[in-house]
Amino acid sequence: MLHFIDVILPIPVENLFTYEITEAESGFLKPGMRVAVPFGKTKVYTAIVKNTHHNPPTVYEAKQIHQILDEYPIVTDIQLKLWDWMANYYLCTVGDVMRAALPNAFILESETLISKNTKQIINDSDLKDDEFLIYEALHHQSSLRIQDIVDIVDKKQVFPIIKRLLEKGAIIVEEEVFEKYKPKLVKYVKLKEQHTTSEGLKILMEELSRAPKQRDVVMSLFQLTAKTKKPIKVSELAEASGASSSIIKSLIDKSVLDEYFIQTDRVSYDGEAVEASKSLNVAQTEALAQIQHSFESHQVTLLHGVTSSGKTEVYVKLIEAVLKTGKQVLYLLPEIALTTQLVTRLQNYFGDQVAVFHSKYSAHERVEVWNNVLSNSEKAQVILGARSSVFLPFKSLGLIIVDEEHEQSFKQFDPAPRYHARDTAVVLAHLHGTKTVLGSATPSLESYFNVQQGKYGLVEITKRYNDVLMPKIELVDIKDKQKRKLMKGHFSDRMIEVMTETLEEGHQIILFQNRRGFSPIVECKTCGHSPQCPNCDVSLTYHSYRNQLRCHYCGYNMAMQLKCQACGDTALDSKGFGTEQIEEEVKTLFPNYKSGRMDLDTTRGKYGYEKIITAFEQQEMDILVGTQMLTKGLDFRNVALVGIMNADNLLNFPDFRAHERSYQLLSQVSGRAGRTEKQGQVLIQTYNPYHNILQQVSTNNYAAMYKEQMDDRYNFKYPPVYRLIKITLKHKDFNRVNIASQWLGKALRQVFGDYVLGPEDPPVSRIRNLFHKNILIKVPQKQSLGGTKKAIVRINNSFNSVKDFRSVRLVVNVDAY
DNA sequence: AGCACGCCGACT
DNA sequence: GTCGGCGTGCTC
Repeated sequence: MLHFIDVILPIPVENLFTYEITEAESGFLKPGMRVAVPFGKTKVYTAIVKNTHHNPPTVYEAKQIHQILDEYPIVTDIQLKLWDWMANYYLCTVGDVMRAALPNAFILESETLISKNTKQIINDSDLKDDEFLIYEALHHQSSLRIQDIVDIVDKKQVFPIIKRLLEKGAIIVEEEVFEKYKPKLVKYVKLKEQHTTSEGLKILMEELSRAPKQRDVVMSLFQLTAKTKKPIKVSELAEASGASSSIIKSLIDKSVLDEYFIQTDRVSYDGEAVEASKSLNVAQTEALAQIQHSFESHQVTLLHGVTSSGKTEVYVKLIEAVLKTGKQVLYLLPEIALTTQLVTRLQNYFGDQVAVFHSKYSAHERVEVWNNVLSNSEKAQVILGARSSVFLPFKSLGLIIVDEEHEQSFKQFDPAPRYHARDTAVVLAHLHGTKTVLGSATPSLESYFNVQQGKYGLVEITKRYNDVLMPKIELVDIKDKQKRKLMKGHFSDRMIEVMTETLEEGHQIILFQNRRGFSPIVECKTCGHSPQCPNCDVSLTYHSYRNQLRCHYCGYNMAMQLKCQACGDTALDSKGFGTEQIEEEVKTLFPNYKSGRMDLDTTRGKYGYEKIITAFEQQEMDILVGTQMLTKGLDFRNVALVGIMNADNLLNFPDFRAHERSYQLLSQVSGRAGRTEKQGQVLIQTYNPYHNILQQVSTNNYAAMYKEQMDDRYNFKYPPVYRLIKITLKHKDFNRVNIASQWLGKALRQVFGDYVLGPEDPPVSRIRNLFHKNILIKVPQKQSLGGTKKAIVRINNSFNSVKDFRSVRLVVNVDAY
């Protein structure tokens, strides 16, 4: 009997691929194991086994696999099911999901290596210039990678050259597969066996009597071993004895010491749980009981607790209960909220049972977390992670918590799979037969809607922890202030007044400036020209910290211009105001206080973000100016005032969720004020103080906001009442996207009628030299999602069979909000 | 996604 | 006339 496997390849192709295996391999291979397989003419890929079977393919001959890479499955059955769900729901291939799910180090790819053919002697004169260059390089280096060759000959197309060299017999080409993950080994030392007895040690000491430093090292090691009874790291010994590593090395060379290696984790927290979980107040206890009660009837429960109501403590109690049953907990957070603040807090409760997982981890660190989760290790009982941690190989999940569930950063936009981690988490919990808790002070409309529909349970906490009062929110009409000439730059007299008071009381201030749509743009005062990005349809924005003009979409940058590019005039004006400008103004208004700034520019680098937060926490700064980043679950004790510089650019953003988002953002920023005894204060500067959203924010009236917004969503057929699927077309030729999008719009309208919107130009219609067009499809709740997707797939297929359209990139984004 | 194959313009 | 550019199609 013949044996075959179907495998998933990490590439965006629709089908599974079938390979032939031997009987022995068939007995060994299980779904979820990795195999290396030849693919196409040259490449070797890492694939995941989906299933084994005995049905030979009919229209082609299956290739044999190259190699088995695992001894046991590294992907669980539940994960394979989740991958299928994601591919199906978000309209992408399982390969796309695999790419996103597996740590990069698990996906080995073959690399083409070129080396000299020593069996044949080549006359240099037989070679052309670039051929000779490569051949020459091989005299110095035994093998070259494709990239090396590209660098050597400085050409894009190097395959023809390689082919010619191969034909002349000058080189050999081979595919090499590298294991990318290497366990980290730490060097340990111990005394040689014969020196461990007291007699042996005595002899050794005499031998070393003329090398006092070495003797000290041996003494230190002896003491350490006696004291800890644990293996001793070289680094520990060096520190304890004060000796350099070269002294230790010479002892190893003399065979006095033995060195050996132990595999260690790169990511481990070796602290103990130092704190017992706090006892809950009445409101929290009540909430906890309600959540547990809600679990009996609902898969998902929404915890709606006002800012600073102590939701985390409630989660901690839930986690404790699950850990007692021996199951794992997944705690999802927006990337940016994964600061040391919360991590430390949880580690204090759960010690080394907490594992953290996020995008700043290196490939190796991710593999380690993956393995720990897979083996249900003690170190991975509570997984604290961002979006991508829904992909971890949980063995027995007992609870998923999605904190700040309204955060849009849970949705991945690019590349595929364009998944929403909150919604994926709900499915994941379901596959594990367990529950999900969604938490937020400002729930998303869709989650609250699910509550209203009876799908989710609801638990509310309406009081802040320790009975701290909700901040006092005041709206400042800057239109009126401008009329009466009471504005200093972007600051109203009222804002300055309250800031002065706050600073004099010794409290800190947060100033919030939304960057979106309000970046500083350079404009010529004479002709009105402003520098544009050559690749995208946007103006460049000014960044004073490097005196540069930059594009936010493609990263293009150029030095700040001294003269207008169009008319040559030197009267250039930087318009708009970003955080930089606000900070400048703060410095002139309050020269005696220290200010800081937190935005994309200042938080670059691995610890940039932490540094600023710590500095502010330790009150090295009095005033912090920042963007959205400030809203994400940060807890600053001493902040008594939050100032919002301009609420209007939020409200006027052209998106159907602009109002909902404004409410969430403003409420969240406001929540940073007065988290201890003193009631905090919030000043919102606006041209529109009577705007409903601002009124609702200032009275903390979520219910009113929900009702009003939902009315709009019903009327205009938007989510959560209707589902939304966005199709983006991209191409470098403007006319072609135009025609293609017209065609696609028409084809879709034949099936979905008026539920198709567009094609429309997005706000930025050219990005990285590609023209964009959008088409939106609204899917009524009662319409089957499966059928809708099938229709879309079918239409996309016929789209792709039109020759002229094939080169147009289609991006399908399900729940594109 | 790669990568080979195949068709067209810019140069020896 | 060839070299190197990019569009097209296939991968078990």
